[in-house]
Amino acid sequence: MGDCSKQAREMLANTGYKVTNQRARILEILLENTDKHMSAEEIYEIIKGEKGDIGLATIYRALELFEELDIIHKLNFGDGRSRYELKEEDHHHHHLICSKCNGVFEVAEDLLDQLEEKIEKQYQFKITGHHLKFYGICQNCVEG
Amino acid sequence: MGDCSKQAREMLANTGYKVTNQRARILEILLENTDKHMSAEEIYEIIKGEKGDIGLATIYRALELFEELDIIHKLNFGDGRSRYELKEEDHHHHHLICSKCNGVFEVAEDLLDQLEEKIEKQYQFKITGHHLKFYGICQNCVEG
DNA sequence: ATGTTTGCAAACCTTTTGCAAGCAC
DNA sequence: GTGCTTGCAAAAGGTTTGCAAACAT
Repeated sequence: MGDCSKQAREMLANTGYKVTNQRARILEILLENTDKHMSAEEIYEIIKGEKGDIGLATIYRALELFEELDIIHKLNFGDGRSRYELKEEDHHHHHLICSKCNGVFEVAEDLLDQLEEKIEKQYQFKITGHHLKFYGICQNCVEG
Repeated sequence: MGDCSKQAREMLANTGYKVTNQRARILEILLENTDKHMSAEEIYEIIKGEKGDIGLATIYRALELFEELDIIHKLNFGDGRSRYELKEEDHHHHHLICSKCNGVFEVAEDLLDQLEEKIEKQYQFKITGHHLKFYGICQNCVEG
């Protein structure tokens, strides 16, 4: 986990945008929760009650900025709210979404390279990214 | 395209749910637009001005029903509204989404079978479906 | 006749926006 | 000091809900 606060401030300093406490705290939370897919509301709930409150609008604006800066990814799991995850280089993965418990699990590997090549040629479409989600039943729910 | 109206009524009759003019008309529109990905609003706009108006709420309720009946798929292209497409058996495909014009194109083939098998074994996750979206720039927009 | 379905309007929920006050540089 | 950033509250936009009237069976 390490010193996420420091790491967050450094990342922001490199962007040229102002390093505000709010932005740093929001990014810090994302760094502390790389294993989750946080929504704006969830981040808000964590911050709520801390000394320096942050408005929900500010969180949305920060997340929008982080997305532009290519620091995070906006995800949609169909639950009516956007979720965000840090964009880690060389760590492409996909999501397994359980239809019973709605849990989200990650698949470490990315095996779409050949498929992308084929599509680029065949459809004349310059691919820059992809989202792959698998739906099904997770181990726990199968057993239950 | 054929007689979509008749087809729609037959499909509904087979479900046990009541065949109302509203449901039939909504399904008819979906059958007439298999090449598009319609939103509730778009369906509403088509119906608006016809003799029998349909409330937007009714459209949402019909789409929800059709989804439960496994007649349609709910899709999310990240444009802030849900989109729907008929679920055609033996016609798996993926979507190419252009970042410039926001157009959505379809990739006919489904080459994820091997990948799914591997994931099922490795992650003990019973896969029932998937969504694969590629982002990039379409032919038109590259040329422009 | 009866329970289902509809339309309307209001409610809901997430996200965005306007603007004056506050802060980083 | 200056312009970017924040917080608040209000607005926006898509979707859902309650309820009385209308409809399919």
